[in-house]
Amino acid sequence: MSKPRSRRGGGRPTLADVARKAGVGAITVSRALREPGRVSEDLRRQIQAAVDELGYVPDPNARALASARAEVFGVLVPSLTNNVFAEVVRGIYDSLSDSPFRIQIGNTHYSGLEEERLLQVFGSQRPAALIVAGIDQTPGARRLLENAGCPVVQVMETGPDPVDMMVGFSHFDGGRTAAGHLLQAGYRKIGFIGARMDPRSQRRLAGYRAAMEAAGLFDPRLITTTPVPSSVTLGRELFRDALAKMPTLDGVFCNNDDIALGVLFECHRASIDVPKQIGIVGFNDLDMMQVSFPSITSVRTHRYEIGTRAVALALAAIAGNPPEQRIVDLGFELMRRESTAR
Amino acid sequence: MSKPRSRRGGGRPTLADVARKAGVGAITVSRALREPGRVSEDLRRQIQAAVDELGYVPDPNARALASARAEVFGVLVPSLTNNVFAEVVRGIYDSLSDSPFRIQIGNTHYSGLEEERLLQVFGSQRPAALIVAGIDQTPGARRLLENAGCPVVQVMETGPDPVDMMVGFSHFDGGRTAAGHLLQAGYRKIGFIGARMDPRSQRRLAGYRAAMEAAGLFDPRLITTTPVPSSVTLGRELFRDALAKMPTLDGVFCNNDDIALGVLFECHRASIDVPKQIGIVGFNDLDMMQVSFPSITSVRTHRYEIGTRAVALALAAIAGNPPEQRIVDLGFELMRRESTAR
DNA sequence: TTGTATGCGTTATCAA
DNA sequence: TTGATAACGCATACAA
Repeated sequence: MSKPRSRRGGGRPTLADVARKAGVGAITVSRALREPGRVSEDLRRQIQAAVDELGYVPDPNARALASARAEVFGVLVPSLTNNVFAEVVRGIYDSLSDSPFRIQIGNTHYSGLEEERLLQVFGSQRPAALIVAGIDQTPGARRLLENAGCPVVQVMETGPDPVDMMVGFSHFDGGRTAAGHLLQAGYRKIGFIGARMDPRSQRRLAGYRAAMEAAGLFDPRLITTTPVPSSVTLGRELFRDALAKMPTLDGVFCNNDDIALGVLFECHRASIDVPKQIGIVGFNDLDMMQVSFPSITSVRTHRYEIGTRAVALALAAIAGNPPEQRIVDLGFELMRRESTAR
Repeated sequence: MSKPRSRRGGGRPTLADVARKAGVGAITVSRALREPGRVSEDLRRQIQAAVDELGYVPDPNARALASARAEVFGVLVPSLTNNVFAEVVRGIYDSLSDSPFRIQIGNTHYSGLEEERLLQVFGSQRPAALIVAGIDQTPGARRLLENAGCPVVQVMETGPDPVDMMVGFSHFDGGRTAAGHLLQAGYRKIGFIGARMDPRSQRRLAGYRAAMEAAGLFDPRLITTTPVPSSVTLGRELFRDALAKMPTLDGVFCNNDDIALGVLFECHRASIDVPKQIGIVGFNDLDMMQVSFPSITSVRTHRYEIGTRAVALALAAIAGNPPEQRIVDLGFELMRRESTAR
């Protein structure tokens, strides 16, 4: 003759059930779970026992509705399979695994419009924080971020005008450093090979160009790019194009490591000696760069750490301690290897 | 002298606001948004106008609370950076991008306990569907899946006893096919090199072993494995170990393509001719397998499609049309290339 | 086809 | 330190 359960509901224990069993008010249970310090030792223990016995798990939806804030980190990246973003996301996950925060990822497919749409969707949940890749949001997306009412971290790049906070590095400097290294190693006809050409790639290209111009060696015919998504296969093809266009090429700065690997394989196939005839530099420094034969010089970026730092900044802001330094530049590191050692 | 807004709330327009503006009941607005067919043409237009004017966006939390079902797909994978799972996840995202469903990914780090914990967390949201990688759930995890009260799809593998539905292929057959191909190509001392050695790797190994035993060529010393996460670097090291242990090795079936690439690079470095001295077969067929020099034979798996099919199954079940065939075997395809063509 | 009353499980407010 | 009460924004059940 137990009192009839409410007609809806999945029969899962609720806060009220726990409260009844522990002989306290519902709100006290709620507090015991969220701010244990504000509940007396005794009650806390009774409540914990009741929670364990009933197997109570808070309903995040009810919690979000009542508190007008969901314990969710919204994360927007342009690609799920690009290792670069996957590493950032992994850093975010690892940093949040012991927190109550859930993570919601959105795939923008490198589209500003899609980013805007997802921001709209994410915003409707009143997330605890928003982490977005890049600094080139559309005006609409930027407005949504500014009005999100939560900490916002732009990642992957640094720039002059953060919505709120930023963690990344200068892609322009990265590109300039890569080209500068090839120059220093004695290469002269240094090409730029790039796929996808998103804003970050464009800035790396700009850095390359700056270095080449400073050396008085810039030539637009040295540049070979395509908006097509990057792949090892594409790297090979673009390199062939570049060589056809400019047979005297003696070095290439590749937009990323996939392209660089494609170039290396084509050199093998065409019996082009690396680094004697052609020097190769990649970008990001994936694991395989150090193992390939010859090993490939690359610009190491700190993707995983970008994720962890972004979370740290957001968490601090949520806790009411917004960081002094709103822009965190994690830099990069040139890894010199056999592919440019002639 | 507008009536005082409720004391909480973020000031965002609600269903009631839209209803007032459109001059209808709140429930009618709710219906117009979810089941437009059940609302008269006229009202629908008025309501749409009010929605647009107010910029109303439904609150998913309130919706979930009221309907006891969140429009969320829970997805559990063992790794975020492993391209194999990233592709599956991408397929899931693309299939759900035009639906109201959100996606929540959990990273189990190849841990059954972590999987169980995440299932607990995910379950508390009453998700619309659950997609989990693998078929080796712990008893606890399995119970949680069975009691989730929503469609469940196990992906990556097929097996005899689905919790609900399955999409994948036989890793045992994949391993046997790979080894069989090397055998057929005339290789005899065929090694198995594997890292991570999760349940799927184990089954590929079992398939390899079956093929070798059938040929009367099995020798435990041919096997070189490690629980360490896979990488190209590791592939190189394991291959060296394998060679040291068994100098007469003339072929290797690699657990995955990263390992295979590491093996290839080591062959280059040690001037071992591929495919003459050593035949190489990888697994998954990443893009780079077809570009490398020599190109590498690999077992192509349909990761992206696994994701899309899993969503299709779940969506059908949600719509009340559970599929006849609860187990979908997408198979695999052996891609013969230069690395085994002697 | 449309509306009314009520409940979903939790937290904010305010009082004790 | 604890509790009663009233939201939070929406959907279900049922009636009209």
